[in-house]
Amino acid sequence: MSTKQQEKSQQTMQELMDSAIQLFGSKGFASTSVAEITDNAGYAKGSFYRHWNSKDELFLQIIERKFRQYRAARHEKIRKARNLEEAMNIIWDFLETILADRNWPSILLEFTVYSATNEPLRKFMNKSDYRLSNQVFADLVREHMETDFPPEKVGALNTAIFEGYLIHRALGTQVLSLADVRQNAIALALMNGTKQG
Amino acid sequence: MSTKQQEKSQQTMQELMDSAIQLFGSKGFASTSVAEITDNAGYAKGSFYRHWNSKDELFLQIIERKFRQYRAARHEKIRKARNLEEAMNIIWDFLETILADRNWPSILLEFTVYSATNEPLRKFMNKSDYRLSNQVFADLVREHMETDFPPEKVGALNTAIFEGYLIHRALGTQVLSLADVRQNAIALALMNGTKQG
DNA sequence: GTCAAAAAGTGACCGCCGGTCACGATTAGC
DNA sequence: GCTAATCGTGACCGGCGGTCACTTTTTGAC
Repeated sequence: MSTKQQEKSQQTMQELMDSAIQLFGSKGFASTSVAEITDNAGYAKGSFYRHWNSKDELFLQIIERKFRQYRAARHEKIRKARNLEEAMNIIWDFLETILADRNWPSILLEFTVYSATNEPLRKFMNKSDYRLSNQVFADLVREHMETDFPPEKVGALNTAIFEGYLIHRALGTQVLSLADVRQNAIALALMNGTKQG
Repeated sequence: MSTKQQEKSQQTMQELMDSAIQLFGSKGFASTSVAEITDNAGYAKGSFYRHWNSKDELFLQIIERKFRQYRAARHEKIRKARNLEEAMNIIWDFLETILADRNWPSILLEFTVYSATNEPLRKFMNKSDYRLSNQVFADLVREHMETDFPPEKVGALNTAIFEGYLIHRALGTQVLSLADVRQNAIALALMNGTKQG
């Protein structure tokens, strides 16, 4: 059992994180200040830094939690893929759980691109807890590939199409629907992974 | 002929813009401050705001200039496309001139995503002077489409793949080569625009 | 119950940012 | 030669992420 102090600390962290999730979700990462997060939760600014070393660090923790949620939602309806098309559909069911999360796809995109300008942050982001994992995608399709096209590239191309679509969405361009993108991403994977494409 | 004052003003603008292009190009948009731009050019900070209303405004002007350069480079080797594949190759020759411009692709990506969080800026960015134009891409492929798949979607999908690849690159992921992406983007367009894909 | 050590919470403070503006210095045109 | 317009200046503003000496609360050994 933990002490009263540890419990209080845990609760404060939770309150600050909830406040942050709410504010980031409505205003984005860069536009939300640490003072806003603490004010909104009823604490002083200094308290924030008792629990995290930077705004980035809190955001990474939130991303980690988000991805755990997405994965949990996916696991509920997971099934064994019997062929490449089914594997791609499992991947896209997962991607659609992300897209369904209000404007978090945009926020994730914002932070992803921001992280590219910061070396240590970039390295963190390349871990699968914080990113769409090309590796996980590759593992899902690997055993169903009929050609010698590398499964890693199937995963990475799929991620590229998905994130390109996030930009398309974020800018309010309305030429592509989610269905368009999903269909084309799957078709491309099948073209690369099926014989006589 | 312009007055001595106008000439001086023009020259100052040019010097500040050159300084900015250099700094943005090496440090990115957000990490370059207005004071750095003016110091580097030998002016005081206040001078900057005689010529532009904001850092964003200068950047938009630089983008405009960059895109004019890219288009000029493309025009030199332009040729009439005789089929869809040639049209797509013309588009990718153009995209490769952008990719060849040091780390400007990343900077453009940074600013594009940043602009999504700012309504007036987002509207500006959606003009073809500041963005990869899905419309121009669509026009290039339109007359060669053999199916009823909308050419606008061919253009938008191509942009999505390209910008997804920019993220891939910016994060230092090295799974995909430029050749991979180009090949797949063209193949996808042919699949959508050719009979019996 | 007492009391010193440890941890949680605080807010003034730091350097830096984008942006402003009253002020001299320079130029324009009558 | 003189006034008005323009250019260039740098102190200044509010707000940012982050720090730190300080107070308040909790802990656990006695």
